[in-house]
Amino acid sequence: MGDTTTRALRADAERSVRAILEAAEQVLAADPGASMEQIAAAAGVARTTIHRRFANRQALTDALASSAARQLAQAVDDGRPDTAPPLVAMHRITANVLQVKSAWAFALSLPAEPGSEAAELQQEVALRCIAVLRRAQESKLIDEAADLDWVRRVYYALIGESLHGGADRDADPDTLAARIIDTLLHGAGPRP
Amino acid sequence: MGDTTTRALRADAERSVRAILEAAEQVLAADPGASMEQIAAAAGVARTTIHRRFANRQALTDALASSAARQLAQAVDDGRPDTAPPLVAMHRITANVLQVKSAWAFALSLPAEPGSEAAELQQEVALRCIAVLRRAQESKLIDEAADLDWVRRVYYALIGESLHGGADRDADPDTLAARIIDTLLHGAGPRP
DNA sequence: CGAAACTGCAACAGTGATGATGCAGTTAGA
DNA sequence: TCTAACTGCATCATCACTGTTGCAGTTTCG
Repeated sequence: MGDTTTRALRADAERSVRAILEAAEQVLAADPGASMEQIAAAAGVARTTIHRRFANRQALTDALASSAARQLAQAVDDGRPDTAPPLVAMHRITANVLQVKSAWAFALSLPAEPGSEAAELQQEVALRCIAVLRRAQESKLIDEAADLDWVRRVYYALIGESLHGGADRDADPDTLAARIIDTLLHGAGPRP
Repeated sequence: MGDTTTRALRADAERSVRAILEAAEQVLAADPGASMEQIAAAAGVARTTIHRRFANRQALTDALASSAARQLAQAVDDGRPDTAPPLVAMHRITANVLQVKSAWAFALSLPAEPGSEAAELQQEVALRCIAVLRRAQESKLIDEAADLDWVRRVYYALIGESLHGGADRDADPDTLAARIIDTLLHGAGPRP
């Protein structure tokens, strides 16, 4: 992981860290300026315990971003981006990412510090994403003249919008994923 | 405006208020947790002057949100959403909105307080937006089975994504608008 | 079992933001 | 021109958050 200089934590300490990270996600999503006190309360932990594990607020949010980025990268990998048929991969990846992003919306909205683990993972995810899109392009699913970087950004935006959801807040990830892929490939125009 | 109980400000006071709002946009966009002091410095004004005009940080951000929402509504109106041909209206509105949104990105990202002027304006804008989309639908530009609310959300997302722009940060609004409309209507799939 | 790690609690000092006020000097506008 | 409005500056009290430390009690793990 990020820090190889500190030795392994005891089992209960590990549990505390996870509880803190999950509480931070919840609390900071509702109020990005919330105090450590509020986070500690939500985690069922004393404020001093947080400070023992994370020197700064910065250190906490960094860890939060890394943790979430790792889960996101895992979600993409689980979709077999290199081997599954492009359409299948896109669907699976989208559904997986939707779940991770809805659980770690705040952490993934954090601006990745240049050079951080989170930044590297985000970069890796972006590359895998473009790779899938290229395979889709080669399969004639995407126009050969399309700018894949723009397509990727649109894809990200569609995922983000799906999570702001009004009526479909609690909809099935597969249903949402299907709509995202359909919109990405065909837009809103009339069907042939 | 929002407050009809206070009498009109003197010309220089009005100027100060505008400077403060513009500075707040700039500073808070870079750091949402910035202090009043920083905003005052950016506005070329003493911190006490801000407190004389805006009791709270809340009051300041409310005014900021209202001001920006008014400009956004104006940008939509300027596109003649009810009279111009749908495709022309969409293009003009998009280009106008892109400019307003890039200048007031933070203010427009503020969660609108229920019942506030900003909330009402955002609602009005959304309705006008859907009205234009319906006209486009009647002109066969949008599939008759399309969910216009989803289309509107996608449209918003595309605008937002265009402003995060990497390479096209300084691109011509008309160029960006054209790409947005094209993507909205046709997606990334192969062209006939 | 027993040492080391971990935690809660209480207390502490330091920091910085907030909001208010009085006063003196400047500016707008009738 | 003359008054009322406006502003900068200095000052003040208050308050919340931060980060640290010591200690006593609990839990993990070899």
